[in-house]
Amino acid sequence: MYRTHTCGELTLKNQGESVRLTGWVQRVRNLGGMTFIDLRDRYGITQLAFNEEWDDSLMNEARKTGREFVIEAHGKVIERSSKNPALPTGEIEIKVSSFSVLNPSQTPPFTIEDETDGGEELRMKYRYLDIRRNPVKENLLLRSRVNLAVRQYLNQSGFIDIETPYLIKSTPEGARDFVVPSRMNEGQFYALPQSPQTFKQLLMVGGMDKYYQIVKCFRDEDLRADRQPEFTQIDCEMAFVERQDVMQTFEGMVSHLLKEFAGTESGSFPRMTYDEAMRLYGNDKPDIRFEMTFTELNTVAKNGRFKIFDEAELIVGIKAEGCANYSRKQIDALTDFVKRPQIGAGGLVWCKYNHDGSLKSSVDKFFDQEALKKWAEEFSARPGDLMLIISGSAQKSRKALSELRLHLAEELGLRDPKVFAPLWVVDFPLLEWDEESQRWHAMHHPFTSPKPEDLPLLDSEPGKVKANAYDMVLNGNEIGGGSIRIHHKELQHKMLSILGFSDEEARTQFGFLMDAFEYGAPPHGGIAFGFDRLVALIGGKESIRDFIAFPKNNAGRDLMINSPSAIDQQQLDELKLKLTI
RNA sequence: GGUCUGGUAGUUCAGUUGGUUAGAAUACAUGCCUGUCACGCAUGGGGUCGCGGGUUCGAGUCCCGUCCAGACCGCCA
Repeated sequence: MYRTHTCGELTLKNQGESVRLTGWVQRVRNLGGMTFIDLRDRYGITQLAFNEEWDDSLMNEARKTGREFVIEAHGKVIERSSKNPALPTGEIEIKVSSFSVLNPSQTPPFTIEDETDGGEELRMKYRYLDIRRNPVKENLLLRSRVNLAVRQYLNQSGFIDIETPYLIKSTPEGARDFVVPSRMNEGQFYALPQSPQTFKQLLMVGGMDKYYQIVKCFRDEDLRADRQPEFTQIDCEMAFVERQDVMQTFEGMVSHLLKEFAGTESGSFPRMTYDEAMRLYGNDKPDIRFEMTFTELNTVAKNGRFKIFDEAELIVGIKAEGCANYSRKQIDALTDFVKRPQIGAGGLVWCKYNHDGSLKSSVDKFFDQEALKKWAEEFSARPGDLMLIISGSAQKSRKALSELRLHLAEELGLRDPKVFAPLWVVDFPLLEWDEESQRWHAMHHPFTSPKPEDLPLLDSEPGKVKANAYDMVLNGNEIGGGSIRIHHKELQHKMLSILGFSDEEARTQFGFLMDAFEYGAPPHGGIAFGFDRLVALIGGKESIRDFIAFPKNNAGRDLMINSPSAIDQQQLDELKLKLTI
């Protein structure tokens, strides 16, 4: 036994006890006649005290230790003569009688402190040092606790954890697959799963009527701050359920997590249709921590004089309450924001409702007070409010305004990471038309069932068919999504054919699933949550990287182990692979 | 595939209009200091200004290319 206690647990109650501690040297304070060492492990910090009157040579040894040395110290717990109320262990210290260096350390490339001086790249390269820091350590602890709570909740609800394979088959639908060459099957490849979707459906056919798995998924697409090529899902599926049942179960789970880890009583989650979300927020994952919903002005803002509005498919705006005092400079900044190529709005029309009741807009040339008054009525604006309006094609205008809404809310401090506003978005379109490939795409995935009442439309107007699907949205992030699945062979086949699969392709790629549907497949549905993102949100952050022990950078590289990397010729030969670069 | 930002001491950064020996903080080393806890004080070492090319009497600074990192758009059923 190296240690009798951790560095976070000793208090005055332990006074007089002889203890053995291990940990890393956080800092050495050499005061001349005495020396203190802050000894750190994952539980906390305990001060080691050395005094020349107690043992001169031991003190001089202690001074030679540097940052991040791993040491073991033996001594007696004593009350401090000057206490530190900032530390849980601040009332005591260890009067060291012997200690040894278990392993010295180089000076770390960045400081191992809460507010480190290390940049992102350096922290990733030395991730094992970064993990010693409290903020990262706390995130990983939170992740572990949330993981456990999810398992306990689902276990209590009768779900069982079943592992599905990681080496599966590549399919063209959806994201790009990571592929793995098979040595024993020359010229053939496995794919890593983008999700265990078909396997969990087959588990339903297998009678395992409540399944879950906290599982790695893989997608070979470009990264973002909140997107990693390998990520973790809470993947769930239930048999003999309707939409309502799945939503209830998992609303319960997320409520439980928000209560347990964020102290938030969420009540029953609001539900919004996709159409509503798009109309009111321009976004299928609205942040409803604040209002600022869209107002459409088509009926009041087309007057035959202002060409841009007259020709627009949609004129839509938001009202920033109490922002009529925005300066020209501030409004220009908002205009620049929406005109950035990433957002692509042509411009921004503004209208201030002044405190004296007058209205001042950027389009005064075309609209008189009376007309602007009508706008204000549409917005339900009051004196002091600022109206911001975008026009153009419906889709682009909504998207641009949605970005502006979030940007403005950020600026106004309306996006408090400690406030949690979950909701369901339902009734997504089943299909969306892809201009590029000139075919229908499954908005969710090809196994999502249409809403039963829309089935007749499937042949005549596929674009109008709604999916029996649901997304859970938290603070402007999609944290989970699922659907009731297709469980009849005929419907599945039809769906694949609408998506452009030939009979042959459908059979080769999804024959196993459709075969299974012929052997008594129960009605079923499920949901999958992005675990990394969920934990990050609960932890109050947007970026998921600090909630993953060893994340990849924005080029998909692991800077610590420096992967991916080339493989040697022998490996290539075994796999019968020939590089063309 | 595209847009933008950045790369200067171990680290985080400053560096004016192109002009003498490239600075600060922190870290590190040495010395002093008996109650510190971001201890304090003094002294010191530490630079291929990402890399390559160009313009110029002269480039950390301007131009071109390239590499690396970050953010975003496309992409992510």
